[in-house]
Amino acid sequence: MDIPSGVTARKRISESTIHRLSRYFRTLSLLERENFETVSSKELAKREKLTPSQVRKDLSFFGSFGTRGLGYPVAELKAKVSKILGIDRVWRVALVGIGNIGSALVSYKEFIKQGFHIVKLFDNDQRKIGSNHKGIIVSDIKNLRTELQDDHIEMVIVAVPATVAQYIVDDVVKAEVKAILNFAPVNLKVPSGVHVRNENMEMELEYLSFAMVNNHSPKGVGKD
Amino acid sequence: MDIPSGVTARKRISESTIHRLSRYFRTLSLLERENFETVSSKELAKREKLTPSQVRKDLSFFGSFGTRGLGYPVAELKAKVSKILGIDRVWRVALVGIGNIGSALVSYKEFIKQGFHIVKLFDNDQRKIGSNHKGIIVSDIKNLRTELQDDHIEMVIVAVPATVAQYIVDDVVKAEVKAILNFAPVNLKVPSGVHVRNENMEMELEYLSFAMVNNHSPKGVGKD
DNA sequence: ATACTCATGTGAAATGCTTCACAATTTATA
DNA sequence: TATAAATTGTGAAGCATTTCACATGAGTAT
Repeated sequence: MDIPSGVTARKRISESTIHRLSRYFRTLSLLERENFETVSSKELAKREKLTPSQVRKDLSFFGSFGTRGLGYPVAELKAKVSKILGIDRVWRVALVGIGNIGSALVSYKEFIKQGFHIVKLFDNDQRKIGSNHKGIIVSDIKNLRTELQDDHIEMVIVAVPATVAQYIVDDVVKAEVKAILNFAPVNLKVPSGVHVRNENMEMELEYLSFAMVNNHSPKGVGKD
Repeated sequence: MDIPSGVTARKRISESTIHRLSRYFRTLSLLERENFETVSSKELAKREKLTPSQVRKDLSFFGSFGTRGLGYPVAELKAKVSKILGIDRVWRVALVGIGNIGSALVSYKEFIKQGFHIVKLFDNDQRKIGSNHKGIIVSDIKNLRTELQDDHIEMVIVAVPATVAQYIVDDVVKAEVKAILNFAPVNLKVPSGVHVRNENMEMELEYLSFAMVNNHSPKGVGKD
């Protein structure tokens, strides 16, 4: 088959597949540090609590990266996965809202590690505007649109209160930014073509709560 | 059918259904504040970008809460959903690791709103131990196990570096805590019966990145 | 060489999830 | 009271995702 990693592929890759690729990427980085030359779908599956066939199927959507009898070359596969995910480059990210969550995200190591560079900060609080966070001066949110454009920002993280999130996002959209990661607990409206993902931390606590109350055990992990 | 909310129900509720219940809960709270008496599956679906049948099917797993011709009574449905999710009560939560993320979570409003009360904090840093965060004195992580037990903690949020997360979790497990929300970028090992959910913030950025690079548009939203 | 083992890649089968379509029930209206 | 409109609850159909199973190829040992 041999699909040029994620460009021509037109078979609707599912959201879960993409999420699993993220997980593979992290595990491959780890395996690389542990000096593994190759890794089998079995080993990868074990580490991620998946089935080996799932791993193979996921990867096979994008090409054929392994060697029969041997497995996948770790470094190479990692490079391929990072290319598929589009993280084989740097993304210029702006963060709006320097509150509790926002401040935490500025120094969040995993973002940088994967090429997400927060290069602009915005807030509406006069006490914060002009202050320095990890080397970045906080801008006035009034200039959001123009500064996003002037600085060629490609992604925006929204970490403002629910009440103002939509206004912010309207501006972000006007600045032609096509990707938004939203931490505010609201459903944002954006025109088609703009991607929004919501980070909803209480959801996972709720899942735990549900699981406890209902004795809900995770799906049994099979063999191959 | 009439299943006594989530106790006898044995039909394997999918993870997505639970996550959607979380979303319904949030929207129902909003509708309540907007003084809606009732809401139709159509309206709920519109707000969540789902199909009305999806909404009805999700709810019908747990009983029959609506009235034909009218819709669902908002307040009542909200109460039912919160019971299903197990958030019609207070959960005693401990937070381990008062770093960037940890500090942000201590004051995270959405947790409290939904009954997740962070009542204990732990860290290993002498400068932090004994200090006061939002009225809670930070405990020494050395006493993790005993204090979790003495204080009847039911859930633990892990916000420590990847390198130490597993050690923390081993202790948490010894303290008989059955629910863990993990922010550390590692796959934790726990015995069966212990629930772990991972909060993986870079995953959503990666999804955005993938979507941008591949022109991946969200699945078309249908009507009913 | 030959046989044996390991492990990928992939159609086909199995399973799971979502949407359809409609009977049933309620409210509103004349 | 009859008719029309709204909307639920749910089997069945339609799709999507996961798992199975096996042909195929690579490495290893004798």
